[in-house]
Amino acid sequence: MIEKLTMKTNTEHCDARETLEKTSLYKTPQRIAVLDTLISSSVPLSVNDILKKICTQQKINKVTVYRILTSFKGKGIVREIETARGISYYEISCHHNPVHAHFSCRHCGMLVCLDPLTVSQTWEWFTRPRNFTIDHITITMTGTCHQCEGTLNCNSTADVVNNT
Amino acid sequence: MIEKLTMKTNTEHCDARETLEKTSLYKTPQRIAVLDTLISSSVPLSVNDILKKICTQQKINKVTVYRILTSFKGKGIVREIETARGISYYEISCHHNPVHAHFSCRHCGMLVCLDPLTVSQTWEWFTRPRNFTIDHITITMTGTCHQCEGTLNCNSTADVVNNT
DNA sequence: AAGTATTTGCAATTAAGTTGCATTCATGAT
DNA sequence: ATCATGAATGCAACTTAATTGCAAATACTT
Ligand SMILES: [Mn+2]
Ligand SMILES: [Mn+2]
Ligand SMILES: [Zn+2]
Ligand SMILES: [Zn+2]
Repeated sequence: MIEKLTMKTNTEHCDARETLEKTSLYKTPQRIAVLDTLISSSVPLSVNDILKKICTQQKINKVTVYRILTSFKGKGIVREIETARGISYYEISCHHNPVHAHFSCRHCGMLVCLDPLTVSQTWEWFTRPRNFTIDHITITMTGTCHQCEGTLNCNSTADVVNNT
Repeated sequence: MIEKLTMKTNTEHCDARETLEKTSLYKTPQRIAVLDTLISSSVPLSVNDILKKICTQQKINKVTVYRILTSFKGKGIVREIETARGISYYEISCHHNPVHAHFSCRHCGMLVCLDPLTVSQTWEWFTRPRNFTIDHITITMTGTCHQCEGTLNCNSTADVVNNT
């Protein structure tokens, strides 16, 4: 009856070059490097994480990584996870990896993916005392409010939609 | 059968001075001002929001507001809500105001409180297409990981616990 | 009223993320 | 293969939320 919320482990992966072709993004060495880094990572990565991993092999600029991640987000290739420390982490958003919850340590910043929530698991989380030392749960839905919908320039269609 | 997720509206309020006495915090004009501001607000406020509201009546420093909010968080008087724009918002955490989800507009930053989720409402959110333009749902649980629990100095007991 | 621990204010700092602009580069056409 | 062109990159400067150190002010205890 009591289902445990387990940690998520990816087994299958997508191909970086293939993904870039499908989304009609220029196949630059930087984009391939960022995408390969995310694909081969078992945990979501921050911009600094990505920079450190890539810098051992090729030169890449911090701003470029930010811009690449923004374009990937727009195409739905990656998801952004905002943590309690104000740092964004990024993870692949393919059919192998549906939306799920995360646990983030407020001391070391460590971030782990949790398996997608079922209704009964959600129930567990909201009613039962946990044996983990979680002291804060954030559920935030982001989007466009009614007021802004009217004011908005009619050019933004690509950068909205990110629920795999 | 289909329950709608409605907006939360507070009616009852707690007393600022009383709250400070109960939590054995020095009753300074600054603390009273910050607490009064949060108590009388129907929406969560950022540090800048709080500063602007208070500055019309008394002088207060930005750093002081940050430190006051940190102490309030430690005592469980307020909750912090991190938004997709990297700005924290704060709301009263008393028995009149249990933990709930939030909606945040990624364009204007507007933040509204939503009524606490029931199981069927959670089910709605995760399975059904919404008629609101939400493009991102963040669920993050923050706390202390197993590794850090060991490394942690045995002095921090006050600043953990924040689930009303 | 005096002593003391706490809090406040100010200035300087940190760090994530953004912007403008010149240079380089990937792609498709010749 | 070469060229033209729009797109991507790199660099420097900037923005802004949040933090830190320290001296001055202040709330509480006796
Ligand atoms: Mn994840
Ligand atoms: Mn709220
Ligand atoms: Zn940790
Ligand atoms: Zn808005």
